[in-house]
Amino acid sequence: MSVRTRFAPSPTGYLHIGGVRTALFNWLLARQAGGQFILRIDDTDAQRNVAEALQPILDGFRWLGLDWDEGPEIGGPYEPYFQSERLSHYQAAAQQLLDSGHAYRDYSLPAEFAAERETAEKEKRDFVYSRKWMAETSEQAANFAAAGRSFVVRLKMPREGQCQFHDLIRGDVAFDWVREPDHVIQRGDGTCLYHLASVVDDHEYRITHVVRAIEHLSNTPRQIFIAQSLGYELPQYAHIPFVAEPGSKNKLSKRKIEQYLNNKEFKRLYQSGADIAAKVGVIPDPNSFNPVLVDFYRQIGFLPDAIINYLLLLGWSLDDKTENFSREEMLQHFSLDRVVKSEASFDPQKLLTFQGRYMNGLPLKQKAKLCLAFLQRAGLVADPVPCATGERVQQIVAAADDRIVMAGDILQFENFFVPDQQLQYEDKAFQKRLVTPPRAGELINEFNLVIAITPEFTAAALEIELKNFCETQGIELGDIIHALRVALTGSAAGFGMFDTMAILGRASCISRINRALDKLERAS
RNA sequence: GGCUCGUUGGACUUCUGGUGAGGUCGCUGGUUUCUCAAGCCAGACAGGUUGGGUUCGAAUCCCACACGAGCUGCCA
Repeated sequence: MSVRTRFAPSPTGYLHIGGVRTALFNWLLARQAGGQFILRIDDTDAQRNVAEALQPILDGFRWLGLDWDEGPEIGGPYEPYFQSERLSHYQAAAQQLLDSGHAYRDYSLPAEFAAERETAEKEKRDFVYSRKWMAETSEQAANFAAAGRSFVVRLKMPREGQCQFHDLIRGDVAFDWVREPDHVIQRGDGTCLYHLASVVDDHEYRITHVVRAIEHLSNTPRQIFIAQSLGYELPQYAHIPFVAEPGSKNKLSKRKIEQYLNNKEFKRLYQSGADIAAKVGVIPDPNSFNPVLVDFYRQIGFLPDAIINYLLLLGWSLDDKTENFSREEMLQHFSLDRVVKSEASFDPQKLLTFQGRYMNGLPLKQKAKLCLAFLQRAGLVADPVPCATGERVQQIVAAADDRIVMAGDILQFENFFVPDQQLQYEDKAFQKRLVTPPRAGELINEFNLVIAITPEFTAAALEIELKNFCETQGIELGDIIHALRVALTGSAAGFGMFDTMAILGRASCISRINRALDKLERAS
């Protein structure tokens, strides 16, 4: 039998990084066995517009390259794949459980049921429901109904023995049945709840491996009870640890972003994203612009492969040293028995490291193409791209080298794309490199005369020119080069000066130096 | 409170009971360079600062304790 796995997102509009890792493990397991990976939409509780809230999730999966064989937009042999459209299946299952005596109609009022539970809690004993309002015969039901009560369907859970099962990651686990309450599987209005729906769907979709986060481990006994009562064959279970917050073992949560921003590395990641967003002119949506969510990374120019590789290693390893895995290698080596049992903290810095590795492993053309998209979004490059501009972007990307970690980082070099007269100078840099040094203005002015007539305007030729210039002036390279950098780029930091000059070209260099000299004059 | 799971340097991890526990990220220092990155070299930092047991020998196996997390819904 082929391996069939699933991931079941709720249509919330956002794809959580922890969810992606769970999906990844499912995807790998199916793909490496030549099986199927299924996307099921858990929208039993959804009031909102599902289509709208689902789109970002599907987009996220596509962007990450986690393709699904059955599910939304592509259908499949066991349609539909939306739980909201499968109510009749669940109701039939609930009826079957009722008929076989594995479930009962419960006519208690929510307050009555809660009161029993609270009493038990107060007396510090396990809560075992009295089943006082249980109706097993139609007369009992009629009596309760006559009293104006309505019912929900509850599981009639065993009260003896243990639920034992084997988990592919945790090994053998056991729960006492008596501590499993009589869970509700169907509401008064006839709609059904998650546990019933999930079990029915997993069966009807022929799911062979249920791989999901550890928080579902304690839900497993009730699901096993449902499955066995319905005569289903059990899938294999594998409960993977959740992804924890940076620097803690708490579950990573999208809502705690404010708190995470106190973490230095998380903040750094967020800030680099925010800077890019600002330059692209996007006001970040606080709901989705969040490093806990995949969309954040898409917006600022991460590579899907980097994210996937990072997430793979969050809870799984091949050996003591291998870190970089292509998709093929992942598929070849992944196995559930090397998934760790303890939770792993999300480390923004390490994710950034993977991103840098992947970005700089890219051929120049591809890297430049990714960067170009950001320049266009920032309105710095026209669409269609003029040929010369494309060249220039490539030159800049090459010169910037690994200073570009995510594609949006190209915007740190935006000054190469603004007209000379609109170049912005960083005040501090201007002060330190042009105003304060006594000869700065004089030197760049002199050098400006040199570059006006230098025959060859290439990085190599300019290096010789400038070094000669320093010699005749009796100065060190450092005495002029910083002033030059600020004059030409407005910034104190950047890539090599000779590349910078060559990329800007003679005319720009001259006019930018003149502009800096004007500003310098006005400043004094 | 109960149940379940977990516990190695700041983080991710490796370690059929057997030399000073290995790798990656980060950190510190040095070095290179026109700045910033990157690079190179070196360094600090670990087995729950718990108690007991098994053993010639324990991070590894067992028990206890401590700590952490998840679950304990007419949420998923």
